[in-house]
Amino acid sequence: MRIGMISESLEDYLEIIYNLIDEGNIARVKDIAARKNVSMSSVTPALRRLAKEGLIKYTLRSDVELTGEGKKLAARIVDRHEFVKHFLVSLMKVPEAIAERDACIFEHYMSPETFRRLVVFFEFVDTCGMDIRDRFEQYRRNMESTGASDPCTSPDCRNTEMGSRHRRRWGQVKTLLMLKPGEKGRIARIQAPGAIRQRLIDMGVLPNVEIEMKRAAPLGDPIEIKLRGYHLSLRKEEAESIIIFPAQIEIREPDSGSGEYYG
Amino acid sequence: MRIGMISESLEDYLEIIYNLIDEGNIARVKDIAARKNVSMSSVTPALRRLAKEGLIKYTLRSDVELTGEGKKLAARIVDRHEFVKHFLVSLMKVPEAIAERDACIFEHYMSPETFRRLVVFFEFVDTCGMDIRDRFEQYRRNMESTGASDPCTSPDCRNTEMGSRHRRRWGQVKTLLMLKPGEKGRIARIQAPGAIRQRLIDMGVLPNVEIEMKRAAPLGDPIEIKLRGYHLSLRKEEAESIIIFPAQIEIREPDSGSGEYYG
DNA sequence: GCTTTAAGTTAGACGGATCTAATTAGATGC
DNA sequence: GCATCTAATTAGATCCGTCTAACTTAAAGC
Ligand SMILES: [Mn+2]
Ligand SMILES: [Mn+2]
Ligand SMILES: [Mn+2]
Ligand SMILES: [Mn+2]
Repeated sequence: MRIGMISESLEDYLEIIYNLIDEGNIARVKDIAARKNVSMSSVTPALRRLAKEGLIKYTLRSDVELTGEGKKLAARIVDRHEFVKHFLVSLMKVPEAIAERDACIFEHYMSPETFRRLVVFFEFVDTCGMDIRDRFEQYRRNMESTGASDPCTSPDCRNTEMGSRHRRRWGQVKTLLMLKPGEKGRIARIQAPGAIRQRLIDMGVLPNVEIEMKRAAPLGDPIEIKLRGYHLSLRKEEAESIIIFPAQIEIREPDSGSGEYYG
Repeated sequence: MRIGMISESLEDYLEIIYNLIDEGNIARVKDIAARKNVSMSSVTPALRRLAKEGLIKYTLRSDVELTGEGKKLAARIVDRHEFVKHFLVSLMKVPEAIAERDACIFEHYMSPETFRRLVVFFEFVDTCGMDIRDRFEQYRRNMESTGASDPCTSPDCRNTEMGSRHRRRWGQVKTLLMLKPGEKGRIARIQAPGAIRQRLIDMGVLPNVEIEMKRAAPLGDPIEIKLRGYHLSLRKEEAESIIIFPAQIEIREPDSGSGEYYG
């Protein structure tokens, strides 16, 4: 349990009581039980614990009231719940039901520092004038339709073998266009749809292949690269759609070399 | 506990075992206990539970090994831990130690959907060519130095009274510049430093004040607004730095009207 | 090979959070 | 005013995760 605080479970009870009252109902054991999906006989001891912490006023068989302290804590939890949910739904486009679940857990554990920064970031996104929401949505859709099936790039990739190169590295991501002449990288994904994507694949631009930036023409177009020993010329948009794995972190040799890997 | 999965505590044991082995050590009870900050006698039953789940190979008094299943689950947790931490540190600028703590909790609870989207968003930030990292950092710094003390805007504001207008609403945030002629809003913060900030404050542009956009000149500058009954003319940059509370959500009347509020 | 010591386990306890089954208190009906 | 019904509580159990204290094992010293 979080030191100096009440447990996640108790916080949820408090949140439910707050919401019930806020909605104009009275907070009865039965309704609390229903919302938390527990039996009534679990609610009674929970109320006792909350009362012991001075967060509610509880007398046997009468409806529950929040104390000043209780209101404050409950409001704080609800506040976080609503923010996180809104963040996930409106910006990250997480499905509502899932965002609801995630929010109702993060609300208990997120540090004030992280919370504050997410709030500021959220505000930044809307006020910086860069249209981040729409641009991201476009990127995401594109990614879902093109890159979702790439092995080891999907977040649910599990072919992580210990000591091998199979764990992902989370350094800053780059596009091929960002590499300096002479700089090398390993391809993570191609973030481009349809014809461009196909053309690149035909030229051998595939995940896990090593690629080297040779030079860019004065205006940044075309770009000369080296790949599997060949030299190729790419247009700027093409280079921009090739995502490179972050390479800052040293990769250790796998105990038993197994050919294909990434990292 | 998360349905069909092991508890947070067990996942942490698994993660610790993984890390110990990954670092070239052997996973001994003593070291596991030290990392998890529990007594050795707490580790033994935990190992038994992990063994029962088929995640480790455990024989009394000999060092612990991960099974294939165990490695996969552990790597998944470590993967998430590292991503979340990196996200918080490198983008949100959460202090390392705090990000570490947050990450080591979210790793257990974040839904795959949320995780996947955060990963994509992280990639988007670096590859969209909009320089989001630097711009956000500038915004954040600015906010910390100017707006951090605004009551009720700071995430740790607790003067949330139930049934009153004191809970924050998390709709999309706007700047004054984004309001259409005739549209009203309530000021949340001034996101501007130094002289500009002072000038606005002197004119009565303060948090919680209602403000109305009257009209903008053809090129967006100057802008005419109404505030406390006065008409004022602002420059574009000034209007851009005035953050307006989201107003989409209906606010209910407080039971006992108390003058100052926001929402 | 005996002794010492460190590592690991077991025994026994506790608090939190849940359950089912049994009981009690109040409100409702008539 | 008593019978009935529903809401709430209590009793008693279980599992998890932790603790301290006592014990056992095995390695290290000599
Ligand atoms: Mn919750
Ligand atoms: Mn919640
Ligand atoms: Mn953890
Ligand atoms: Mn962790």
